[in-house]
Amino acid sequence: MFKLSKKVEYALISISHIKTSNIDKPISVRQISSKYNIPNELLAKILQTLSRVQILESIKGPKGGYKLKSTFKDLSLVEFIEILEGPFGIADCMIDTKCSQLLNCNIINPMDKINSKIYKVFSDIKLTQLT
Amino acid sequence: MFKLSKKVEYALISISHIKTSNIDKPISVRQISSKYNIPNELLAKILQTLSRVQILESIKGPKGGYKLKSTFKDLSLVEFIEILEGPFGIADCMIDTKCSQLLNCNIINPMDKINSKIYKVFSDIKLTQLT
DNA sequence: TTTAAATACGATAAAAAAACTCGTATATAT
DNA sequence: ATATATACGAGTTTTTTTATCGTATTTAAA
Repeated sequence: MFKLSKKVEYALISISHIKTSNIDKPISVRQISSKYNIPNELLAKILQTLSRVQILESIKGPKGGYKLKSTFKDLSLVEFIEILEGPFGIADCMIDTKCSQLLNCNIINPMDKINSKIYKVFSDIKLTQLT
Repeated sequence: MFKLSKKVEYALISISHIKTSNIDKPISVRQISSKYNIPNELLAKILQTLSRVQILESIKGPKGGYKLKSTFKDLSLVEFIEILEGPFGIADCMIDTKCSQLLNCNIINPMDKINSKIYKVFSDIKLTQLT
């Protein structure tokens, strides 16, 4: 409960790694997956997602791999999380209003406040600080 | 990802409900489970846990149920969560140091800072504020 | 121009965690 | 006695998360 997913962890590790590497050479999935002990195919899909949303640039073929795009600098952690995991919320009712408690819920107001606080923590953190 | 568990939700709903009820009459599991549409057996186990740690007082037999004990007033949300879910941490390595990244991890420092911030949010919130 | 190394991506499988159920025991008010 | 409660370990089902597979495409370099 209340864990960051491996997707997010692996993505942060990758961005951090690429950031501290030679800016001219693309970094392949295998370089990262073997260094950090991450399943290769899984990491591949994660970096494909980041490429699709323009956080990474992909270079195909031998000597190919990924480079960081400057857009990553503008991102907050919550935006990054939502790219990988979808809408953020500490309870389902914060996201899609479906709830078996319905009108009877006696904790929705405090839950909403907690949600806002956690959301703020994650939106105040920028990706550049983490990597 | 990053959801509060149903256990915690159901527990908060229950405490809130008992708090706003007649202080003299014990509230049974069934009263709560039927009002808030919570599986009865599941809620029973949760309230048993809260009783074991002295947050609730249990009264057995017909007309029995649970009453709130004054100890609940001292609890922070993070303490409450840890009673129900075990040690808090946004990644496994914040809890038990087992990690397949081992010495190579390049994000442990920022992760640790995020963990502290989230932890602080939850420890600054008191149970009495939520219910 | 063939080959090998890379990304792209949908589909599926396996593992883990969360949510829920069941059976049996014990206590107690009526 | 009986019915209504809590107590609790074990087990099951469902959902979510994590990981794998198969096939296609791109492209640098031999």
